[in-house]
Amino acid sequence: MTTTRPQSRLVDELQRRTLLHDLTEGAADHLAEAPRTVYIGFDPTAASLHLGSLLPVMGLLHAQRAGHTPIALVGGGTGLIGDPSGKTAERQLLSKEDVARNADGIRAQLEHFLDFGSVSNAARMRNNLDWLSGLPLVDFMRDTGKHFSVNQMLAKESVKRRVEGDEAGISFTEFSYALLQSYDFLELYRTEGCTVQMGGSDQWGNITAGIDLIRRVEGARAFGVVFPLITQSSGVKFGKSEAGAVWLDPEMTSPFRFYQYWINVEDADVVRYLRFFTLLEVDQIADLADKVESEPHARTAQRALADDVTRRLHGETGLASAKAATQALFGGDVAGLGADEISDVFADVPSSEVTRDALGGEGKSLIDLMTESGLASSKGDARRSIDGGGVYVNNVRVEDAARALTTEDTIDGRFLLIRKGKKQYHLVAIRG
RNA sequence: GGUGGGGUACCGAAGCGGUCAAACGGGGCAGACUGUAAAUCUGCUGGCAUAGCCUUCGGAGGUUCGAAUCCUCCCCCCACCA
Repeated sequence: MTTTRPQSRLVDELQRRTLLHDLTEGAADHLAEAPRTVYIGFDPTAASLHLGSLLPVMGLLHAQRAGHTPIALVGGGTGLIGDPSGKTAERQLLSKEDVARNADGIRAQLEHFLDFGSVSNAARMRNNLDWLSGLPLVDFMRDTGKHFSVNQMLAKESVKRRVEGDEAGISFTEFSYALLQSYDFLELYRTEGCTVQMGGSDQWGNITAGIDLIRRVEGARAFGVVFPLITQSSGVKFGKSEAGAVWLDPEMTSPFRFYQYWINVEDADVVRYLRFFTLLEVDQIADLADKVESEPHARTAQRALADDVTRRLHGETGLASAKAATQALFGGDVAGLGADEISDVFADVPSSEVTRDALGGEGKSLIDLMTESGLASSKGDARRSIDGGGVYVNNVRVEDAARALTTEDTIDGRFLLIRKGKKQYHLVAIRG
């Protein structure tokens, strides 16, 4: 890691990148004085992190680059409870097996961003199930619960909304969440010397609760740093594509779709995202911002963003395959590609199979093919899409809704490429 | 427990005996324009066959030639009162 002016970098860097929403008193000095240990919690609600967690991950990355020791805390224990923050309804509880499996998946993904290796400030991973599951209830009530005021907890926004609002109310389980997260901070303070917790701005209440607990129990100072909430200028929730949430796991969101998500970021957001999600220097980002103005059609900023983020997560290989598919789909002429190239390029694109026999004789109707492949939700839907001029076979628009496809229509007898709209591709492989 | 108001398609919200597969808005999908952007405009948005049928308006019955619309019972929400 950088050694010249190590620690003071973190807060400055976050500020330069407009990643700093708020910090507790003294946090900046504390981080500037010496290498510290900082942590962020991740909820193992799914087997993969999604884009909503990317900002905190970048936060840990910045911390590590500034010379601090990052700890990723997987909420194996708290995941069994559910954080009421930002939720309007009671959570579905996960099984212990699910949580354990999800924690493993998350660890693997974090390794793309953080150095868990031999550096002196190597990242660490902890799972709060390790200390929460064996925690004696009575001890917890005496040593931890004693320090919490129900009056204050009720005053918290996330709780208040559930208690007073028209919504679903809140169970004791979720109400207690803040205690457990505070206890995590205390535990990491004791065992890892961790003095700083970071998180999304929605975590502010939980973080300050932990700071209070450490002060009361240990008489020590701890600090908090929170990131802004990411918004999308169109108002849509960040991290959602047409196909739903964008995941970090390549099995759940292919490198191609991941790359495409970033390429499609609108102009109004792209500069901010460059600051948030890449390590490009601020002046480089300023250059890209100029390009958004001067030559918007080139999409230079979007490309830089997509390249950088995809490379970090999926490596050069993943990036290369995503770009190859992109080039073929949006740049080149798909019909001109050979079957071998197609199977390569479209490895990432949704696909299905059909037997050669089915394409014999009269062939198979495009409508059936579309419903079977999921491009259309029903035959009527498929028919309407075709009538509306939104369906293409091998990149040629289909005019006739009754169109049947035969072996004549295949590329080298091996593939059919169906496209709906501009971006939804489906590859049909011919079997037999 | 009492009184009043509600439950309509993905969401919000009209409709209150036939012209209702159900207005309108949002969302979604597609087309045009572009830059794989935004904005704008246009079309589509229950299923299957194509101007015909089937399944939908909290649930179950009933009245009627005919019900989302009327009646009965039940379930669930909300407001006020106890």
